[in-house]
Amino acid sequence: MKYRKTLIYLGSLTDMAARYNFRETETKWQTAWQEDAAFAASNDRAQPKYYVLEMFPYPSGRIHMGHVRNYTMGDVVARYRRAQGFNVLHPMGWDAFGLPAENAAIERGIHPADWTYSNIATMRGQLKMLGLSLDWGREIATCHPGYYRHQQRMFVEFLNAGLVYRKESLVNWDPVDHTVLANEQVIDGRGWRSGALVERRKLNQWFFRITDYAEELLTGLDRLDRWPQKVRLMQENWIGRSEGAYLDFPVDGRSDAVTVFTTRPDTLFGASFVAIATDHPLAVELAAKDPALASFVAECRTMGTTEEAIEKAEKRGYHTGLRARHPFIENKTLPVFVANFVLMGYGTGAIFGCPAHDQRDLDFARKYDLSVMPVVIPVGTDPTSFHVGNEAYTGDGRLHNSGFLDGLDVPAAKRAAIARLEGMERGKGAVTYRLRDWGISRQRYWGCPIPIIHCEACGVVPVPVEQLPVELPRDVDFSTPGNPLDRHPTWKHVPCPSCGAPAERDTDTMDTFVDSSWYYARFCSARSDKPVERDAVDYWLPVDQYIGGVEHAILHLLYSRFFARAMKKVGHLDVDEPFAGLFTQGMVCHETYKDPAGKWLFPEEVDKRPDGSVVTVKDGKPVTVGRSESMSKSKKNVVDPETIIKSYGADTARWFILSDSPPERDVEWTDAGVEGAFRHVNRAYRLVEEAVSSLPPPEAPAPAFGDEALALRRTTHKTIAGVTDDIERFHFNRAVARLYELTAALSADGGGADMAWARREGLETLIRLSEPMMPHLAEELWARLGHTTMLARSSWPKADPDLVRDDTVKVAVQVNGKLRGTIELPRDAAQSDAEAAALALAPVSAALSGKTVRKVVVVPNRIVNVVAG
RNA sequence: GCCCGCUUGGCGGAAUUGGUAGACGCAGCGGACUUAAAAUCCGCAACCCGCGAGGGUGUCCCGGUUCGAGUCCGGGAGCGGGCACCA
Repeated sequence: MKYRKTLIYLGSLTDMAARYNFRETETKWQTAWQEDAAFAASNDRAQPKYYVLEMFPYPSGRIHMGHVRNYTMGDVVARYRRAQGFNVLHPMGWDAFGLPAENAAIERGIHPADWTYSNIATMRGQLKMLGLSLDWGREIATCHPGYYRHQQRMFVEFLNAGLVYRKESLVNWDPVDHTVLANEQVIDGRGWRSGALVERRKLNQWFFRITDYAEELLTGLDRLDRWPQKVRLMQENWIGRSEGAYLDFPVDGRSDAVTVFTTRPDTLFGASFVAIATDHPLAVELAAKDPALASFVAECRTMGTTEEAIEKAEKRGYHTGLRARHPFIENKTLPVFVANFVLMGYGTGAIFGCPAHDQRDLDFARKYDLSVMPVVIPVGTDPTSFHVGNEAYTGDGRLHNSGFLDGLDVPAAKRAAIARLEGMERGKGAVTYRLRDWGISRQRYWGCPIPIIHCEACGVVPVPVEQLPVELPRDVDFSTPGNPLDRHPTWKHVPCPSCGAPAERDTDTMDTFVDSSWYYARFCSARSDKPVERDAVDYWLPVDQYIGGVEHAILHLLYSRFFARAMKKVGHLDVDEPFAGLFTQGMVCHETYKDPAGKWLFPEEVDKRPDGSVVTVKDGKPVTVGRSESMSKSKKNVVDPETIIKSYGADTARWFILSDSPPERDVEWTDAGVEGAFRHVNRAYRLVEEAVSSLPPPEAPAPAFGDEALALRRTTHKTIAGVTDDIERFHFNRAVARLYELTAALSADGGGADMAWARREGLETLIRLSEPMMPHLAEELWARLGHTTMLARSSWPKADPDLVRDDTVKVAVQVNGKLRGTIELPRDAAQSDAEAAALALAPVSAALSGKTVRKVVVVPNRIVNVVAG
């Protein structure tokens, strides 16, 4: 119903021959590009390269508008750089492993591989309809053994290089589905599918030592000057560096000490307790002998892990009865608590509490009636009158009641405290990070098998490289919950590569983030029998422009940055930063619709009547229009790209998605906007069709130009300069606006030979500059203007500086900052001339009547401001 | 709670980075073409007062710097994003 108007319009044409037939034309040029291999990256390493990459899609079934936006922007960059003479690499692939394929298998009985490859076929076809200038010869799918075998090889190489290790760690275990859940799959403490209460279970898991690179990943951010500041900040916060110290609290009656981490060693004299996490080794040991502590620990564990639960959770502790000795104060001991707010995963899982200067410690101290002694006094405050109520003081100040630290400011006190601790061998300055090592084991089928064999005699044995890939077995059974690889009758049983005795494969697969952490490198030599060819990656990497959604600002981009360094360590490449430039695009949004029963409706299920009312197409019931939100299947506010392409053509879809909204911001998809873009496509076509017979041939010598022709040429060359600059700066919406203006300027007809020449120049420029956005129409019109070389292989125009700068300028004239008129002056006119011309303006003298001119500010070619009073 | 971003006509957004606010598009209005409609083309259009010439106001709010502020500074409001018992 939605595209009724257009379809009828197209169907009822009598002058079809003169009308732009986008269907035929788009197919024609897509075929021509393919036959010409116009977008295959060259192997000529002497040429300057440009690597444009968009985040590759997950093959979920069909492409959505987010893909259209992402890949259109990448294509604009690719086509623009190609026209500038760069050897462009612009590849496409599929992030093809992942849970949805297994869910399809469970729900619909389709094998994950079949489901995935069929989706890839559909989506590849859809992407091809968009006319993207991709080098399809380098297509990869991460679920293909030809890809993941290299990933397995690198896993082994990383293992040998000490970048991979195995340890027991806690996971979210769904006892009904017999599976491990990601944190996002735990909703209110229950499994998202089964609804069962999730247990914390210890499993042996593989980890990548990303924390080895914490400092480098942090400092490296400073050099990523073509990344959005926002993303760099998010990564910085995620890595979460903090400087402080480790220090030991010997425990009375025990031989070992509790080691704590603190960022505030300066506040040690204000310490009033020591607290350890519920899963701290000491707590575990004590709980084994103390049932009350054991039940306290158990109680803490049942507490939700949601943000809200944490927010509301009260600080609770269990007094162990142990006393820890203060490092600086002779004979002073502190009570040792097991506390619910201390995390085993950060620092050492133990803290000392200084209630006066830490809010959590203060809350805890108030509850358990511990002493609160301020030791940092704000400058200018009398120490005797400074008290801490219910708000801890975390600001700067002078140390007080702190022995050898007294009188120092906070930074100096930190240094002094650490120096003393180190001197006593009771502690040591240290840096910790929030970043944890990357656990990659997943108890799933549809992922890259971890190439490890567990042998009773030899232990953990990597699969020898010549035996890779460890392929996924095809005959798997999804009828019972859990990991099909683990249940498979034969797959995991193999002889140990080192002793030959019966052994078992690791039945875990890798986190799918591993797959996407190096695909950019694989594209450089996509068919190599090694993970990468060194000369190829040395030439192509880093990616010059990476484009994708901001939702990957942290994990994917951080993991990729780590992976590049890991690959460098084992000799596969020589860059640290895989993505030199990053652009994060906004989302595609659409209004939402609900019927009277409150059920979501697809846009094509609603009809907008001329009177402004909105009703259901089916039975005319009133529809509630909701605010525009990111397109999502659950709210049905989606528009299918294929429908749009079939109704309006790919060029219209591409043009529309680039116009109006700046690329980094969300764009609102509207039918009216699409129709506006469609109008433009047809107008451009008509413009050229109507003009072509009156134009001089291509490359005709330039005649002498009259004023009118010169003015048109100025517009043309200003557009070249403007659009070039806009594309460079990712201001595609402004580039589109400028092309609209040029189109309007070219609409006037008449004039002599000079106008005809200028019009050809203008039309060719319009076509040339529009090609990145609407390549099919541009190729078509280029050919109609008599060119025999493909536009895709022709170069970007250069603006003539003499035509970009005007001879005369319009200068605004203000009196006391208020606009009173404008004057036309020769460019770079003398200041005195500008001043005289300004003062001669009638509105200026009117505004000046009864006032004395105090001074005249002249900004050449811009403004004259007469200051009077 | 901490960190970051944004706020401009009816709507999406421009504004050469301190120099004529509102380019361009959408929606709207008026006109041309048409028997009529669609399509197309031309024009109008921030708001208020005024028949008009014109005048006044205006970029979330308050204040400041400046000859001049959407743009810089200080304070505040609203919306959005990231992180979060991180010691």
